[in-house]
Amino acid sequence: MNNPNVDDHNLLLISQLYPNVYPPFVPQQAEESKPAPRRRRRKSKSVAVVEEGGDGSNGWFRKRKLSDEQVRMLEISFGDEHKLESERKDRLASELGLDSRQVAVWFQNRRARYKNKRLEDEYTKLKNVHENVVVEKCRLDSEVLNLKEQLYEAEREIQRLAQRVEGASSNSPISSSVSVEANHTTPFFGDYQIGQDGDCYENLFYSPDYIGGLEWMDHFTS
DNA sequence: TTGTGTTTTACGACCTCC
DNA sequence: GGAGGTCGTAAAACACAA
Repeated sequence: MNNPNVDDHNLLLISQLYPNVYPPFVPQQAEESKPAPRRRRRKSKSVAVVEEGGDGSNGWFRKRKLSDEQVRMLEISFGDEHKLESERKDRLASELGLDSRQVAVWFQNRRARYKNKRLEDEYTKLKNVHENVVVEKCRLDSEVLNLKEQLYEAEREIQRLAQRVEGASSNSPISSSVSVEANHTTPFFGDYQIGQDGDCYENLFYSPDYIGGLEWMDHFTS
């Protein structure tokens, strides 16, 4: 449970009363001066439990959390500067009643957390940008589809009109000139290829319907 | 209470810089 | 070569659901 650790207070007190309480653990590391396996670490405890009420002389010191106040001070210091020069490290250590090694380790871990947080934020930002791009792509895709549809309708309308013109001209004395012109002018849409979607020119000017005279013009503008 | 996931403290290996 | 950095990980401490 979240018992505002009596234990922690004891340990803090101990650590302040015995500022060099950590060095005794160093010999354990000295043991490892024998050729160590590369990149693999020991499983032994570097710190162990201190018996409550004990003087720490025969007990192991367990790993303990730093007090809120210690963490607060360290955070302030980290806020000023993420790197830790030895002078500042020693000053902080003595101010907080910690071993300078602890201060160094705390800063190492704090930098790692900071880096992770930054990466996480960056990831979130990029993810949002990506999502927006995907949405915009969908919108553009549907716009393209819509425009294609309109284009197709326009083609069909042109075809219908052309067929009517053809029908009218075949029954009129001026028909030949109109149809010849219709057959030789460039496509209405310039570069656009009429019939590219499967339509063809074969029936372009064929119309079963007949609209007499220039009535088709009214039809076109209505 | 216990199992499990997360956070915090600590360290070894390795790298870089002066 | 030593100091101090990163990286990866162990293990204690903690939070919380079942």
